[in-house]
Amino acid sequence: MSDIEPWLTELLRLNDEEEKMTDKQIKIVQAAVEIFSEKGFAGSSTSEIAQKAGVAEGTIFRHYKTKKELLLSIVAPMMTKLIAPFAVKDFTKILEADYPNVEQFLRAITVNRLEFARKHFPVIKIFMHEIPFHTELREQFKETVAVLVLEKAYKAIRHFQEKGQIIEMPAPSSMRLIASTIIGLLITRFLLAPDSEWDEAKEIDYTINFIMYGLSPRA
Amino acid sequence: MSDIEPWLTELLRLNDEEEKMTDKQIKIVQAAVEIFSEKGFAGSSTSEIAQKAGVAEGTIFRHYKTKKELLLSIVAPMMTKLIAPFAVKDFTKILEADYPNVEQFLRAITVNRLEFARKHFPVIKIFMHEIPFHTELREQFKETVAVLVLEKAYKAIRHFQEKGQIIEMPAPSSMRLIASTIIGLLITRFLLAPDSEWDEAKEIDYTINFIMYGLSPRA
Amino acid sequence: MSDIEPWLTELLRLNDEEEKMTDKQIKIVQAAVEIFSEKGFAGSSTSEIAQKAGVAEGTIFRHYKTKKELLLSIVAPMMTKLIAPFAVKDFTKILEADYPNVEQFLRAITVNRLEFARKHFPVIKIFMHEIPFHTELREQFKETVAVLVLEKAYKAIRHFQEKGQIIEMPAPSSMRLIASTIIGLLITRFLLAPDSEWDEAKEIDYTINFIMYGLSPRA
Amino acid sequence: MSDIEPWLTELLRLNDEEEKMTDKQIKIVQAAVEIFSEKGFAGSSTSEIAQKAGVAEGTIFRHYKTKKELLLSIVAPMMTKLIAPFAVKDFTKILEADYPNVEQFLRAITVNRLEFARKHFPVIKIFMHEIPFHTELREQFKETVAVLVLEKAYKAIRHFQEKGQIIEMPAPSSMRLIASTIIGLLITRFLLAPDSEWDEAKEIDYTINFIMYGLSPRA
DNA sequence: AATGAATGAGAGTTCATTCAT
DNA sequence: AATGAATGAACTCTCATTCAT
Repeated sequence: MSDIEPWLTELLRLNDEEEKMTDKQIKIVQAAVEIFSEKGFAGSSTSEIAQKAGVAEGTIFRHYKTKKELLLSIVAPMMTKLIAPFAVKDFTKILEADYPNVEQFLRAITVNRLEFARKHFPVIKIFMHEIPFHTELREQFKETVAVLVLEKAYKAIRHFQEKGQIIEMPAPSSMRLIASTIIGLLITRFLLAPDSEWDEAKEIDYTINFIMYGLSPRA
Repeated sequence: MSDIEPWLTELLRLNDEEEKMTDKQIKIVQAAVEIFSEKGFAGSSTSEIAQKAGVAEGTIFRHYKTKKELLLSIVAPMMTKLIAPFAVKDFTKILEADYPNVEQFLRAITVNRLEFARKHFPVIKIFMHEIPFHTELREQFKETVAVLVLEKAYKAIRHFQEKGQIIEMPAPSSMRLIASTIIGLLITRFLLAPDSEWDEAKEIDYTINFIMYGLSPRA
Repeated sequence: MSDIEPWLTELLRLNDEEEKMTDKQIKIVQAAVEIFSEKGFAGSSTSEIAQKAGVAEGTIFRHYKTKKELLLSIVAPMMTKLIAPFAVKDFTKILEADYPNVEQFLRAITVNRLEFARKHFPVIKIFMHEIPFHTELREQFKETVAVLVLEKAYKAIRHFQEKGQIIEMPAPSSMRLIASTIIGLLITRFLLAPDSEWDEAKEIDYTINFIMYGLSPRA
Repeated sequence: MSDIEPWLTELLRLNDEEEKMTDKQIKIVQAAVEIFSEKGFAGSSTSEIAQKAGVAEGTIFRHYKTKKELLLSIVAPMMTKLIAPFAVKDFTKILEADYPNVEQFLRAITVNRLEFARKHFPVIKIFMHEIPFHTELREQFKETVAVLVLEKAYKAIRHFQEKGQIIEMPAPSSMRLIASTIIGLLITRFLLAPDSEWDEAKEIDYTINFIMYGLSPRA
């Protein structure tokens, strides 16, 4: 694994379309992210957002027809970025070429998503809170993640199973175990203990090793 | 590990104090759980709750001074039950007597909390959604869980480390890995794939084995 | 003027019919007086009264059909007592017999109403605040005061005018000046400066002298 | 005393700052004054005010955060105007220059406050009814009236006592007698007998003479 | 593009009153 | 006589949204 993942970082630039936005619009989005993530969507008021953004109440509705549209404009692009690492065409080739073993692959994903979470934490928080309450979000998520990520992830898992690097087990179960562990790492880092001292390199090592041994083909 | 954990199941009966409640009050609580878990606290209206409960809106406020008090009356007792398995005095003794090895201990906890989640799923969902937005909830949670559960859990981890059954590693890190994996199981079962076919025994086995191998002392 | 006004004190006993009242009813009335006088009728709630009285909410309505009826049951009897000094039949005879001069008459009235106000201050306060908002109260007041008190008062004024003790002036105007001055004394004593030091005898003297000189036939 | 009191009338123009107000806001205030004075603050509903003002109920709360703020916005400025005649710096100079004798001074004050009451009667009524129930109002009133008016009034009283025009007596007592008589005049005119025939000039004469003789140095 | 006054539906909450116990 | 759970209308206040400027 190289230090920088060119194909990853490139993808992250997608949808960073805060161009074309007026000054005020950017401020609205920033304020909305802050307030939504602090109080939840339903618990936030557009007037509070307007105030924090320093714009008139009406201005919000000039750019977004409804409050919900504002939410979606924030959360939807994040989803695209979330799955970016998997949105590459020749996934198997990349596996073969760049990741001779599981560990390197897992480490790449982990480090990369850790950075992603660090950068987009508030939006991810909003997303996770709102997804149960908004059908569109859920649908969109299913379409992208289920179809794209899961498919690629299963492919990777089977790839490494075939190479005998990890134990034979239904891909969904392996996926669940790996994802739980990595997401648990992210949640611990950013939600539960955001301020505590934390030797990140060591915790990543623990995590990767845990998965590696947990999935190692039994003797 | 016996099939039934007497000291566990017993504790679970605690706080089931829905006695003294009027008929209507019970209906209010039931309706509130349903609606809160469906739309979130801020997204639910007391009038909707009243309607679903079949009572006048004023009746809600006869029993709960505010909407928030209603929320807390639902969520707070659940927290007590959540940590019940750890709220036992002679925890180490129980470890020694009932759980000669980690696997049995993990399996007991997993099965037990799986049942708990099955039973209290809607309230747990409410709890998880609201905890970021309500300081009181967060405080109460920290007081009970952090103090009680973590302490006991760390004790158990060190206990099994000393017996050489699991790898040496800071207890919080071990805890994170174990908890992530088990909670991942619960979330997959009840949130992500509630309707899908699911061979529970097998998934539990995968999960326990994953943890066991993941934490096994390296050769 | 004798120290005690027998015909006055006797009348004051009228309507002290707190007999027949149950224990709880008395407590209700006491609580109502306190709360009404503190927050006004419209600003007080029956539940607060019930609480302060130590009875159930329903109990109030067992004794008084409505909140307003409770108010009237408190205020109406006070009105009767208020005008008691004038509710005597042979008023002129009493004037002739007991009060050879204005000063004695004024002093008797002043001292007597001062005592009355001291005793019934909270109820008087309620009465004064509510009279503009309740037609019945106003009607009842007009009937008793206008018809009874004014008539008697004018008679007394004319009586002393004929005796040359006070200046010729339309009785209503004289009445206004006298009443203003005495009521001003009461308000100052009980409303504006209830806690301040106050040489009552001296203030009464000032007041009576002010009226006497103010109404003295001009040289 | 000249017919017009330039320094008085000028001051009365203060605070007539109904500029900057929207059309609707003015209507709200007008409706509020009417309804508050008719039913009292606690007895009035914002919906009724909105209806009478011909605006949506929400509009009230766009301009006034709470119902109480609406009340204060009506009553507070009136207090300033109420004490305007005394809010002049060189009060003693004015006394010397413009009022060679008490009578002229009293007449000026009386006539002026009579006009004030005529103009602001509904607001004064609201004020008098609400002052016992709102601490802020009471505090503000004490600060302005007690400090400003009383100080000036006592100064005037002592001024005329020194000139031998009125009897020696503690200033507060004199003040009480004068104020009672004048306020009695206002109340009679506007509250008790608003519709009756009333020879105002004559009643003012009676009143002034009553005070003059009542306070004349005894022979 | 931006404003902010205005809206009216609906929010949470209070309240006088009723009624079964 | 007394209770207190229940009611539903009314209350104050909030909110997303509209629209004239």
